[in-house]
This record gives sequence, structure tokens and C-alpha cells, in this order.
Amino acid sequence: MDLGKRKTITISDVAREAGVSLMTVSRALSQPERVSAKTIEKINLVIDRLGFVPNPNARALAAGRTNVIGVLVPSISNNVFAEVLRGIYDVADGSNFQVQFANTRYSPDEEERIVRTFLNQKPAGMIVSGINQTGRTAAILREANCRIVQIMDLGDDPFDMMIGFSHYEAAKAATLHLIESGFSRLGLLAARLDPRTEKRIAAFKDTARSAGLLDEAKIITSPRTTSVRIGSMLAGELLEKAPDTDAVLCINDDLALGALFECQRRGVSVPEQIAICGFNDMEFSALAHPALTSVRTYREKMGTMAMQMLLSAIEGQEPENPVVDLGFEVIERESTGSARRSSSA
Amino acid sequence: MDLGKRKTITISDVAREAGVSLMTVSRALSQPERVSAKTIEKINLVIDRLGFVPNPNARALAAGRTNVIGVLVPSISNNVFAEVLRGIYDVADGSNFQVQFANTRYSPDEEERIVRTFLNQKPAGMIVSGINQTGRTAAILREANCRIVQIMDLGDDPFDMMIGFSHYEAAKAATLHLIESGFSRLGLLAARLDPRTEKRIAAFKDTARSAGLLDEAKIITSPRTTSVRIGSMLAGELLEKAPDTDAVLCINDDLALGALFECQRRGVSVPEQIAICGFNDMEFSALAHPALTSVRTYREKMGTMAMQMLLSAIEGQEPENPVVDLGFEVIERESTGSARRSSSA
DNA sequence: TTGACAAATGTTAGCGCTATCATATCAAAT
DNA sequence: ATTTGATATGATAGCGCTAACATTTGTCAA
Repeated sequence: MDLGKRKTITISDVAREAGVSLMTVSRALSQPERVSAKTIEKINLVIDRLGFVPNPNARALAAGRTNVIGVLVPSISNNVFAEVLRGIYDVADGSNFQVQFANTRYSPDEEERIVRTFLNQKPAGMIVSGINQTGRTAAILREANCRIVQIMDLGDDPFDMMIGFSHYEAAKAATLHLIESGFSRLGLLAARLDPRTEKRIAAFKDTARSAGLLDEAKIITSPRTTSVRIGSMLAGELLEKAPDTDAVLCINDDLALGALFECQRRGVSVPEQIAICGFNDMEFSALAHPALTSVRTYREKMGTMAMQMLLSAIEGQEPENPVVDLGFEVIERESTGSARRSSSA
Repeated sequence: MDLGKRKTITISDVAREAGVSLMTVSRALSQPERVSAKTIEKINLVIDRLGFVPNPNARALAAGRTNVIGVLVPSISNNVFAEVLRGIYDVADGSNFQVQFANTRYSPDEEERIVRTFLNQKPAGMIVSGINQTGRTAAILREANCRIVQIMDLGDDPFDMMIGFSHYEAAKAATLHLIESGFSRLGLLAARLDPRTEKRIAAFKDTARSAGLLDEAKIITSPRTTSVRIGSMLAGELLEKAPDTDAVLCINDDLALGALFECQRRGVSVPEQIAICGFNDMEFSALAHPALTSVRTYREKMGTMAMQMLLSAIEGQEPENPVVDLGFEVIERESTGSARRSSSA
């Protein structure tokens, strides 16, 4: 490896070679409309010949701002966030802005630390997950000298802009679907108890209670990270503790898939003996056998729209509505399909 | 939002308040061992009171280097890379280094562009995926003034350091497993034809051919992004075009899961009528019903080790061996389980 | 008490770029 | 020709920090 210090090519090298002042080169780079076409062409030729590339650090220092968009999500390995990130990157890659990403590992303290670090780099904008920041994090963000989009959830008091859906309403709709399908001995599987999961759990409990169908013994949770394995484990626990359960709401599709596999292993037929409803409608849910009922959420779209709102706002174009509700949809499939039929039979 | 420009607090503000010179503050921050304990304490008090945070751009500009580690992977939504990234972040989060991540979308040109951009920020190190960069990208990387780790694959001529496994050997082992299990009408499902996938395909073909079992009609591929859905589609195609197939190697576990679901939908029993072998041993493979045979690869470990090697090298500690082969393991499960039994029955 | 040496702190000069203001250039209008 | 008002370009002063060297302070032996 060449560790020798080839002299870095700077804007002044380009200026000298092109026979113009350094400021003209700087303008040619960042405000080309203020430089004559002839000069720009001349400069670009030199830039190509020298292989010049501007130093973003010097730029940031001199300008007092960057083209960085800071993105904070709780987890990187959770597919839900991976899809949101994909949406974010899809839009960012077509812009001049650079995404810088960090994961909080579901820790509010970590989140606060990262927010400070990011803000220090004078980002052009930030995307943060959820509405349950600590008071201090919230205070820092409200004072931040950049535009902010909160994603994944909805609330009354956005820092700036917000795009998400109501976890409570979505889980309520799923629970109602089970009830309306004729199931009455409702179970719940949940893992990774973050604020959004808790809202879904609350919705399930409230809705089941209202229908007189709440049985706390059928609620199985784990603080561990959600996964197919945990889904199998929780389902096993449910089937043993409360074998009379006739339908189970899984707080996400990983758990639902794990639950489906566990039922298959135990010879418990889905949906005849137990119905399964997932959450998020991940790709595999439609393909599983039996296909899994789930609540569709718009994860990639959340990412793209968040980024679009942010970029527009940075460029001075205020969104008509700073809070966007992407909604959700209960997608009924085989795994909750036959309750009415079998009970009416 | 407060868009007013509260004056930024700089190192000189801290120095003045603490009654020391600006350089002492700078040292207290980056080389505390060169400052007396008393002075450090005094400075830290002022830093806390003022809420000072160093400006990373100024730091980078003055020092001519950053604490950024650039990470390049082809895709963000592919679980395989998400797991590698998790490993990388796990190590990075415990260090002073900051990960900056970009995805090349499997495009060599995009990769070249991103490498240029990254290198411009004078990163402390880079992690790049694979060994199939374009000539120009390779040239740039070899000249780069930073340490580099290549991940995901293995090759003879590392830019600097390398950690991965042999895709060819792993797919060969999987194919041999099918052959040795007594299957003889071998199919292959593959999607997303990147260089590593191609190596696995080549290994399957070579190995099947050597055994006199290669049937090109049983090789079904798609250039589209790998997914459970594509797995189902390809499996459907295979079952229709070559219904005599008795075992299928899927180039990754997403495809294998899709194939399993498709077989279940069509009432084709696994492994009695067709055996399925996946690749990567994702979490769900062990849990599926029947459990999926797969080739275990060490994705998170690849991330953690890559980062550890990189950080050690940056700190001047050369690895004993710059090329690390993480190996693989064929994990035999139910989905390829009963060939010998059924054929001997 | 004095030198000698290390430890601690200070001074100075940039890093590569942009903001800001100043100046030059040029076409069109007088 | 001369004024005018844009348009294009230039000179200068930092942005906030660190490298490199310079100086001061402290510690110990003789």
C-alpha cells in the first residue's frame, strides 16, 4: 500500500492551472449559474485532468453546514427498518445529500448520544424513529438548526415533520378481524417490548377486553429481540399453557412465521385448530402455507416519503401537511380463514 | 424551530474559561495522557458547563484524517448483508470510529463512484464487499492511503486484508451432500446473479457434472433480486419443467423457503418427493417445517472480525494472517433427510 | 543550589474551502 | 463616447481545529 503522501490536489491547483482565481473554481463547483459557461468548461477540463475532488470537510467547515442527512433507527438487522432504510437510500441516492445512519439499539440514552454527535456535524436534516425520545433528546432536537422528520409512529406534537401510522389502530383492527372472524379465545405473542410494540399490545388488550374476550393467561411476551425462533418458543408456551386458544395475534410477522412452524411441528392445524395473524405483512407472509393473515404497513414508502419531505423542506418547500398518516390494511389470508365456516359447520 | 444562530462554542471558548491555552484543550480531548490530571479535570468541568462538543469537520481538516470507516455492501435489504453490518456496527460502537455505510446496488460503476467519494473523506479504513471490483476501482483502492478489508469472498490477491469463505467450496459441499444422500436428479434455483452467486452455480454444475448428474434443464435462474417470492416462482417452474427432480439446491435460504412453501402448496412432499437444500443457514431454516438443510456461513462474525482486523491494523497491529477463511458447514436437516432411507426401502 | 532532563503548556501557522465584499467586464441605453 | 446596471471574477478573512516547534514548569541528582 502506498502510504506516501502524494500531495492532495486542492481548489487552488485547479485555479492556477485554469488561469482563474480560486473563488471562481469554488463557484463553478457549488453555484455554476454564477460562472460563465466558457469558464466552467475550462475549469472542468482541468478538474478532470487533475482528478480533483473537493474536500467535504473543508467545505463543511467553511460553509458551516453539510449535505449530510442523519438517520436514526433502533435496529439494523430488523427487516422492518431495513426496508425503511432502503426507501430512504433510494431517494437519497438520487440527490446531492448523503445519508449517515446510526442505530440506537432501542436505547434512549444511546439515542441521545447519537443525536448530539449527529447535530454536531451540522447536518442538513435528520430522520429519527418514533415519538418516544427522552425529554432531553426531544429538547435538543427541537432546538436543532436543521429540519427533522419523525418516522414509524404518529403523535400530536411533531418536532417538525412526521410520517407513520397508528400502531394502536392497526393492532386494534387486527384484533377486531379475529373477533369478527368468529374467534373468541384470543392469544397474543409479543417480543422486543419497545414503545410501538407496547402500543400494539395495549390495543389488543383494550379491544379484547371491550369484547369480553381478554384472557391475560393467553398473553405471552418476551423482552428478547423478535425473531422466528422466539415466535416458535412463545407459540409453544401458549399451546401448552392455554391449549384452548383458538386464534393468536403475533405482534409481527417473524413471530407469526415461528408460530406457524411450531404449530406444524406439533401437528396443530392452522387455522382449523388455531388461527394466526401477523403484523407488517412481510414478503413471506403471503407465500407461507397456509398464507398468513397480516396487517400491511408501508415501510419502504415511509422511507421514501420521509426523505422526500425532508429534501423538499430543506430546499424551502414546506409540505402542505407536516404530519402524514400512511395508514395500514388488514390482509386476510388462509391462516385466519375458516373460523366462521368451521364454527357454523 | 430555532433557526437563529446561537454562537457555536469552540475550543477557544473552553480554553478562555478554563484559563489555559487552546492547545491544552485540544490535547485534553485527543491525547489526555499529555495533559496533567488537574488540568484535564478543570477543562472537563468547563466543557460540561458550556456543553462544548468538538467539530469533527474542523478536526478532520486540520488533522488530515478522520475516524470514519467506510463500509460498502451491495445491498441493504438483503438479510445477509444486514447481518454482516450488525457485526460491523457491534464492534464499531465500542470504538472511537464511526461507520459510514453505502450500498452499491450490485453496480460496479456505482461502487467506483462511492469509493472515490469515501476516499475523499480521508477515512481511517474501508470495508468493501467481494473481490470483483472493476480494474479502476481496484487501482484506486490499492493506492488508497488507508487500511482496507475485503469481506464476503476469498481470493489470492487482497488489496490489503480479506475475510470470507469460498463460495465455490461451500456450494460444492452442498451439492456433494445431496449426491451422497442418494439424490440423483438434481435441480438448482438461483436469483440475483452477482459474482458470488455465479461461483456457487459453477460449483453446483462442476460437481454435478463430475458425478454425471448435470441436467441443464433443471437449472432455473432469475436475474431478479432474491426473495421468498422468487423462490416460489422458480420452484414452480422447476416442478413443471422437470417434475422428475428429486433434490434442489437453492442458492440461498430465501429461495429455499419459497421453494418449500411452493411444494407445500402443490402437495409435493419434502423431502419424500423432493429434497431442498438452502444456503447461508438463516435463522428460519432450522425452524421451518420440515427444517431446511443449509450451508452455514458466518455472517455476523465476518462483520465483527473484519472490523476488529481493521481497527487493529489502523492502530499499527498487523494481523498474523491478512487473509482469513471463515469456512462453512453443511447443516443436514429434515429437508434432505430421507433419500437413502426411501431409496433403500 | 544548580544544572539537566522530562513533563506540561504555549505560540504560530496552516488544513481546503466559502462568505463577503470589492473590482472588473460588458452589453445596452443615453 | 459615456453612463448604467447587470454579470463575471477576484482579494481577503476566516471556519474550528491540530501539527510542529518553542517555552515554561517541575523533579531529581549532584
